[in-house]
Order: sequence, then C-alpha cells, then structure tokens
Amino acid sequence: MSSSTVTVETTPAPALPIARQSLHDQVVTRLRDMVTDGRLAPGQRVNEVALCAGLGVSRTPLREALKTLAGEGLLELVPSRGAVVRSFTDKDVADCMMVLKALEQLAGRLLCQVASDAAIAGLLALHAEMQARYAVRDRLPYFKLNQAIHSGIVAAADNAPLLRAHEALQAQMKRIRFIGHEGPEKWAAAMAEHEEMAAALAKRDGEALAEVIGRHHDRGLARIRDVI
Amino acid sequence: MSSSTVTVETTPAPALPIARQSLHDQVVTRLRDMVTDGRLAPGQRVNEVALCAGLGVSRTPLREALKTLAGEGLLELVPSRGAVVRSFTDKDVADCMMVLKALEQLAGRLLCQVASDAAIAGLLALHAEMQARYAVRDRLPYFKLNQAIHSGIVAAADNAPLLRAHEALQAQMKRIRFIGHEGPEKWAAAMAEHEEMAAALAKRDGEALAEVIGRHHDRGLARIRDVI
DNA sequence: TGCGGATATTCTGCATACAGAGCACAGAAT
DNA sequence: ATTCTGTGCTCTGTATGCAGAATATCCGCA
Repeated sequence: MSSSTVTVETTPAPALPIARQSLHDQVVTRLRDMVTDGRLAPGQRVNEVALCAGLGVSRTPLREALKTLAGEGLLELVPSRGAVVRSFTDKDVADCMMVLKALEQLAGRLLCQVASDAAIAGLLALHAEMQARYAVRDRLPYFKLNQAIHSGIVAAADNAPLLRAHEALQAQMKRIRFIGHEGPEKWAAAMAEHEEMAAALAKRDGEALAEVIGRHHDRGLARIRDVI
Repeated sequence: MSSSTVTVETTPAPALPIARQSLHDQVVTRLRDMVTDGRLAPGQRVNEVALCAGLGVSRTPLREALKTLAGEGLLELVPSRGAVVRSFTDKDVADCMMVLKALEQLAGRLLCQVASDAAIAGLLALHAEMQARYAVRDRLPYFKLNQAIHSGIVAAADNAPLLRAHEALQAQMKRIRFIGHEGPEKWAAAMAEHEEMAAALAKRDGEALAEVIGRHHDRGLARIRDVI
C-alpha cells in the first residue's frame, strides 16, 4: 500500500517522522474496529482466509494481528479452532468495570499531583466541548468525547503501565458502552457526574476526583446493566 | 519436537484435558522465562533466526510468540528492526509497582468478600510454607512462594480481568524482583508485612488487608530502589 | 426413520521462500 | 583527513505451500 515512501526530505528543521506503519499494525486497528462496531459478533469464529480476502492481505500478518488482539483480550484463541470473538457475561462486564474504576481512581489521584496546568486545561476543554454536544443531544460526538476524557485522565497521570492496562480494558468495554444507549434521565445523571469531575479537576482535588470517578463507574455499571 | 501427539484416550472417566499445547504457547512460555532469568538481556535485540535455531522451531510460531509477548509488555516491537527486550527505567518500575499495588488492594478487598474458606485456607497454607522457608533462609523457594501468594490473592478475588492485568504486570517486574536480593533486615521487614497480611486474611478484614498490601508495596519499592 | 461410522472437505498450524528495508563498510571526492 | 556516497549483506516483513486436526456429509444398518 504505502510501500512507496517519499524520501524528499527538504526540511531539515522539524523533522516530521513520516507515519509509516506496518501491515500488521493496520490490520490490528482494522480488526479492533470490526470488533467494537459489531461486524465481528461476539462468539463468532473468525475465518482466517475469508478475512484475508476481505482485507487484501495474506494470512501471516493477519494471524499475527490475531495474536495481538488475543493478548488485548478482544479475542480468544482456541487450539486448532482458531480465533473466536470474546463474548462477555454479565459478570465479566462487572469485573472489567471494577478494575477500570480502580485504575481511573488511581489516575485521578496521580494526575492531580503531577499533571501540568496545560494538561488539566486540555481536559477541561474536552469537558466543555462535551457539554456543548450534550446540550444539543449529539450522541456520537458526546460518546467519543466521553471516551477521550476518560482516556485523557489516565494519560495525564503520566504512568505508562497504567495507561496500557486502561486502554486494553476500555477497548474490551467499548462495544458494550457503544450499544448501551442510555435514556435521557440516565444520560443527564452521567453528565452531572462529569460536571463534578470537572470541578474536582479544576481544583486539583485528587480525593474528590477519585470519589466522583468511583461513583461515576458504579452508576455507569448500573446504567448499562439493564441494557444487557 | 513433540509433534507426535499421543492419542490413545483410554480413560473415559474424569475427562482430563490432555495438556496439548500448541508450539506457539510453548514458545511463549520459554521466551518469558528467558526474559525473566536474563538470558535475554534488556535492550538486547532479538535475532529471529538465531532464536529459531536455538528453540528448534521455524520463524512463524516464533514471530507470533513475539507479538504476544509484546502485548504483555515484555518486548517492544520496533518497525523494521524486530523485537527488543524492554528495558525499564527507574520510573517505569515505580509506575508498575503503583499499578500493581492498586490492583492487589482491590483484590484484597474483593477476596475478603467472595473467597471461599478453602481458598483462604490455601493462601494461609502458602504463607506457613513461606514462613518455614524463611526460617531456614531458603531464598529461591521463598521467592517463588512469595510470588504465589501475591498471585493467589488476586486469583482468589475471582475477577478474570483483574487477574490478567496483574499477571502481565507481575511478569514485567519478575526479573527486577528476581535480581533484587535484599539484605537480612529488609527481608525480615518484608516477612513481617506478610505476617500482617496473613492475620488480616484470616479475619477476612478487607480494609486492613488492603492497608497492609499498600504498605508492603510502598516499602517493597523502597527496598528494590537502591538495588537498581 | 434414527443412529453410527467412514469418508471428504475445510481450516488451522507450521514451514519455507522471496522481496524490501536497514545498516555497515569501503572507496572516492573535497 | 574527513565526509559523502555507493554497494553489499543481514535481517525483517509478507506471501505461499503443505500436513494434520476438526468438522461436515453421506451411506449403511438396525
């Protein structure tokens, strides 16, 4: 695809790194999307050759991508039967949310100590943007901004292993949250919690932030529970 | 190697699952061991063909194993340069320990609520065994029992995602802990903390257990810090 | 008609082959 | 002497081929 790399390099100054990503990475992101948006349904067996044809790649990079996604917990590898899209029980979801809660609480406490003012301002800006989307009930942008805020909180904590673990779990839950379109009153409650989070963030009050995040997750679990 | 799988199947009764593991899995565990015991040194580039020769497998399963281990955070995949054994900075270690601490604290609280008496008894038995090994200063068994106890606490919490995240992080830290042979007084302190943990465990006091675990990790980080 | 077993087919797991990228070394020009 | 460039080699990334396991199909038989 992008095998013809541009090698002009006239600019000596900012040296932009030319995104160049391998087939493997591209396949990984494509498959991740296919899992989260449901084109690969939970419980479904993944046929390698069919997918290869669809993606236009050979089996080797595809298989390597499957291993990667299995490592992230999105797929399960059954010996001699290949990859199966992981399906989540009620308990799995609750368990994931519990861990996610603990990680984000930790992140909240950390970021209040270590984050730069600019980073906090950035998060508050995301919040304001989400607020605006909520005002006009614009679901998809709201959803994406919501995810970005939660990811951003963890990223601002400046703890790589924490970020990795959180990303993996969030990817697993992404599909669940995606289908979980909550009603107006639940949505309002979630938004109110985000207001509280923003307030705690602005004050750099780590304990308060952790407390709200905990409540947000507990209620979030309750919100999606009747959807499943 | 073991490509000839035994297919006799004379026992119909308890349906034992016949360990049959793929080459991929075997290679993964072998490589994990090689990273933790230092035969693959941090920062070292992994030469695929050389490793293939050493393990007696072809590049395909090896490469798939490399992807898996990269997903676990033990290796780093550099485009066009292959896999590199991940090397940890001081901060990386501290960050990992922080996350590990949060996860084990969560596990401690959970297990006090949900674990069976038998599970707790099992953990206490491991503790007693470790006590015995400490009494005669038998380092390696002590080390392994220590790991087993920490893993066992998380396993007893009955939360699969929590267990997965913990295992990955513990694998990353295993080598650090392995080389970090602490002096007698630090060792005694660590053992004393384990005594406290066992006491809290016996009483199913989740809060107390979480508190000790937190202290144990904080002090553990301090203990290994001057080793690095 | 229902069931058991042999056979055929499909698909995974692994090995190998090939092409391109990165890197080192050497030679030439300034 | 130093730097730049060209060439060759090594190693990764990807494709393809082959063998074995799992499953589906179909036929025979009760």
